Amino acid sequence: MPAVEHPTAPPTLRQRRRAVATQEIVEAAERHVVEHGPAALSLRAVARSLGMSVQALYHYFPNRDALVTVLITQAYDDLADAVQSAADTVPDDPAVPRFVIAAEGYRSWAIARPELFQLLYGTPLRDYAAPSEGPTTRAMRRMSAVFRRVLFDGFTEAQLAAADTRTLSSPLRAHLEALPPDGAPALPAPATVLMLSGWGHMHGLVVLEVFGHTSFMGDHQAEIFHMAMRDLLTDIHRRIPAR
Amino acid sequence: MPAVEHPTAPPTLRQRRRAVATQEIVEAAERHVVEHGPAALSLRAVARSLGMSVQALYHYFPNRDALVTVLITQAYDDLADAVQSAADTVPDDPAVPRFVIAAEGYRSWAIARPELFQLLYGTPLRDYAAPSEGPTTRAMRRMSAVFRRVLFDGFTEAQLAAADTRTLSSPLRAHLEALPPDGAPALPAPATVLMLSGWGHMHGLVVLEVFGHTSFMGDHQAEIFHMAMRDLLTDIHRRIPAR
DNA sequence: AGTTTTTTCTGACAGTGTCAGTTTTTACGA
DNA sequence: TCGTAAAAACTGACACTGTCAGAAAAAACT
Repeated sequence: MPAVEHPTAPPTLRQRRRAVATQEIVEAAERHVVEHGPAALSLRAVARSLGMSVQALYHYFPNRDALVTVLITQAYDDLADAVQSAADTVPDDPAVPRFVIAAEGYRSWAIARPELFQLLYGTPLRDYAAPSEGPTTRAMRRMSAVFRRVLFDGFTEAQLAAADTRTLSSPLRAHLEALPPDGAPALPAPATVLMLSGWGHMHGLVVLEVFGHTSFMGDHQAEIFHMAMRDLLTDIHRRIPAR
Repeated sequence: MPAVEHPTAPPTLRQRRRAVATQEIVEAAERHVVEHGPAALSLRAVARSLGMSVQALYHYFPNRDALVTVLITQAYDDLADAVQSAADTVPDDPAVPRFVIAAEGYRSWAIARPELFQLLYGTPLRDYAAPSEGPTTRAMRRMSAVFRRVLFDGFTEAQLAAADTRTLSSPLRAHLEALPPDGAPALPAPATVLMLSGWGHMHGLVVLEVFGHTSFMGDHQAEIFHMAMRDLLTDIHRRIPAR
């Protein structure tokens, strides 16, 4: 029963050992997911690849779900990192908006690690229940903040508040303005709707591609995605009134 | 080894019995997926609920994948039916475009049967490889045809050919025009790109919702989806030159 | 009615997650 | 330094999964 003595106490030798062992397990599990897909993740296989018994794992994770949760959390953070660093990259072509770069960072991460992307956005694993308010929402907020920045950069809050999506119902507007702020001051309700829609657009194209539903497009998916994201940005900006 | 004697021969008693038995199995399996999710689909459980042994199933399906394939095919057809009938419905409000109705049919089907939707668009089952050219592509084409109709209704082919997405690379254009036609004459390349982008947009919003990634929106998802689809249609039409 | 085909059964193997109980290893305090 | 207590590893087992072989039962066709 590993109980944390005191949050601020320096880690003892045992705790450090435990930490590295835990990390080793997680890394082996991730390797396994990347090689064989999320559905084939097996505690026994992980243990085998580490040269230990299955039961040993149970001293680091209460059950398989806990291990999966760590994997999901790490992957989510990794994805958020990729998007963030893409958004902060100085673009080769200054004509390509930062949002498009960020979106391509999202896609590239997914293409490069399809199994991890499946772990994040595919069918929940058998009997796996994601923790509702966990570190995944933290990574989600981080990505959200990045996209918000590259999507609405250069617009004042007054402009965003006047963004012309169709009129929102007042309960929806109230619900949106009451959402917990992700760091910055709350986004105006119309802008939130535009952003969610854009998120769905980007995510949908990536999902279709990663899950193999657009294989008939051959190797032109990058080009189509690029165009779609440019158009997406244009269309969203068209809905925000000029100053 | 059930060999079909002659495709046009009337079904014998045995064949009919076999057909109903197969159907019963499929229905039980579908019930199981709906109740416990696609990942928990178990041949033994299906056999148990039918009061038969596991091995009996193996005389109707060579393995679990074959059964899953039938489920996927049926679900895909069912989804296509839902979209088609939605598109053919006379709308209550004539101001709502048919495309929006069809998209809402897509979403409604997914919301009502989340497990089947997961089966179609979630993580592929463990070691399950979808047949590349099968009945699923047929249903896909059907949906594609419906969306093409409601998306581009009222536009001439010349208009569609001149649709202003950014200039397509010539290999992409060639690839698109060489795609197998889905019944009607081939869609001009720019229109295909617009449609694929729109498909991703619609699908992405539904996927995010069904897989629980937009639960923070509460019960306002229908409204947001409706607005997003209207805007999507507007934006696509804006890219098609007026006659 | 007899024969053949189809269907169903029992038994088994290798794999999975997880629980209990036992043994070894390891770090810490007297 | 050594005993002690805690942590970490082990072995064994249970219920579950998909799938293969071979035997037994059932049903249909000649």
